[in-house]
Amino acid sequence: MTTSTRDKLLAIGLEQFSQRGFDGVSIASIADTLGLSKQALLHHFSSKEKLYGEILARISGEFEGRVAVLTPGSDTPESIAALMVGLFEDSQEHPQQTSLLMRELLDNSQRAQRAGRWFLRDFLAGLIDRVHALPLWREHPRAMAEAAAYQLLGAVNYFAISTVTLRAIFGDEEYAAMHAAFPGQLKAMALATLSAGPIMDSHSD
Amino acid sequence: MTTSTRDKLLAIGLEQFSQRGFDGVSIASIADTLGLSKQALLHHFSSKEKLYGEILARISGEFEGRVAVLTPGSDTPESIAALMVGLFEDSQEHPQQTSLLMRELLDNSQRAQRAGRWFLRDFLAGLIDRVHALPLWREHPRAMAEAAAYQLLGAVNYFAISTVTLRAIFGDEEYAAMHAAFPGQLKAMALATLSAGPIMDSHSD
DNA sequence: GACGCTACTTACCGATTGGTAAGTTTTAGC
DNA sequence: GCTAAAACTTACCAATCGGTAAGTAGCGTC
Repeated sequence: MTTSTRDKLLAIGLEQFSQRGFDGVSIASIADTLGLSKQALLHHFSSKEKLYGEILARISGEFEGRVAVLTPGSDTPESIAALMVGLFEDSQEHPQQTSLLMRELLDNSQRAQRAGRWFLRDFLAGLIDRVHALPLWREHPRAMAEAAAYQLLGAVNYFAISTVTLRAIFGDEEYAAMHAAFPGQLKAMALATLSAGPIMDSHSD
Repeated sequence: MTTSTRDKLLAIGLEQFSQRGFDGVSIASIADTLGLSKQALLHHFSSKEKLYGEILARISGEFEGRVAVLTPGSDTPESIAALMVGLFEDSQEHPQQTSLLMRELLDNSQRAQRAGRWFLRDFLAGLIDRVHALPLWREHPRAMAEAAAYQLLGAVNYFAISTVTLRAIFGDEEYAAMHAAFPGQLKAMALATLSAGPIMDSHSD
C-alpha cells in the first residue's frame, strides 16, 4: 500500500501538468502538495525536464501496453469499432493522461521533437494497419485509412478533454446524458464509416 | 498596408501563445519580436491577461462570424456534412486559432471559467440544434445529437492541431496524401452518421 | 511656442523560477 | 554500534517574470 515518494511525485506531477501544462507548474508546487521541499523533488529527479520526461514515458508505456492487448488480428469493422469504444472508455478512466498527451500534441514542435519521442507512432501505425487491412480499404491508398482512423481518434480524444467545458455549458445532467450517448454513437459512426469503405470523392476546388 | 503596432502585437501574441501556451510566453518575448520593449506592450495592453483576453475575444468573434454565415436553416445531412468540411478548411486556414482554442479547452477550469467566456457555447448550441432538427434525430433525446455533433467536431479539430506530429511521423508526402483524403472522408463520415440517425444501443455493462 | 496626447524608453521593483551547495536526519548492512 | 548510502532540509543564487514609475521624443492644435 505504501507508495514510494518517487511514485507520489510522478502521480502529482501528472495531475498538475495535465491541468496547467509544463510551464504552468513549478516543481515547488508539486513538492509542496506532498509536504516536501522543492529540493526533495530534485533529489529524485535531477531536473524538471527529467521529471516531466519520466511522466511522459510512463504514460506512453501504459498506453501502448493497454492497446497492445486488444485483439491484434481480428480485422472487421465491428472489432475496430469496439476498439474505438475501448479507447473511449480508456480516455475516461485516464483523463489526465489524455490531457497531457493532447498538450504534447500542441507543444510537439518543441519538446517531443527534441526528445525524439513519438508516443503516437507505433500505436497509430498499428491502428491504421488494421483499418487498411479491412475489405474495401485494402485496395485503396493507405492515406484513406489514415484519415478515417485519425478522425475516429479525434472524436474520442476531443471529447475526453472537454469534460469541464461541456459540463459548464450544458450542466451536469445534460453532460451525463451526452456522455452516456457517446459510446453508442461512436460505435455507430465507426461502423458506418468503416463498413462503407473509403470515398474517392475529392472535395470540389 | 501599415498595420498598427497594436494589431501586430495581437498577431504575434496569437502566434506565440498558440505555440507555447499562456505560461510559456513572456510579454517581453512578444515585444522583442517587434523590436519593442516590454513596456511598449504594456502601454497598449495594461497587462498580459488583457492582451491574451483580447486575442481570445477576437478569435471567438471571427469564429462566430464565419460560422454564422454558413447556411443557417437548410437542415439536411448533406448540408451539415458540408458545414463540417467548411469547418475543416477553416481550421486549416487558421491553425493558430484552432490551437489556441484547444489550449483553452485544456485550461478551461481556470481561465475561461474565471472570465465567464464560453466561446463554444453559441456555436455548439447552433450546430446541435441543426443536427437535432434532422429527420430521424428530432424524435430522440438531444443528447444523441450532442454526442454526434461533438464527435465530428473532434475529428476536425484533433486533426488540425496534429499537423506537426503527423508530418514528423509520416513524412511530408504521406501527410499531404492524408490531408488530401481528409475532407472526403470527413464528409462521408458525417453523411453516414447523420443519415443513419441516432443509435439507441447502450454499451454493454 | 506652450500644450497635450500618443508612443514609446530606461530604470527599477518584489516575487518566483529552476537549480547548486552544503549540511542533517533516517535507514540499512555488517 | 560504526558506516554509508538514501532521503531529505535550509540557505542561497542568478535569471526571469509581470508590472510600476518616471521620464522623453514626436506630432499635431490652438
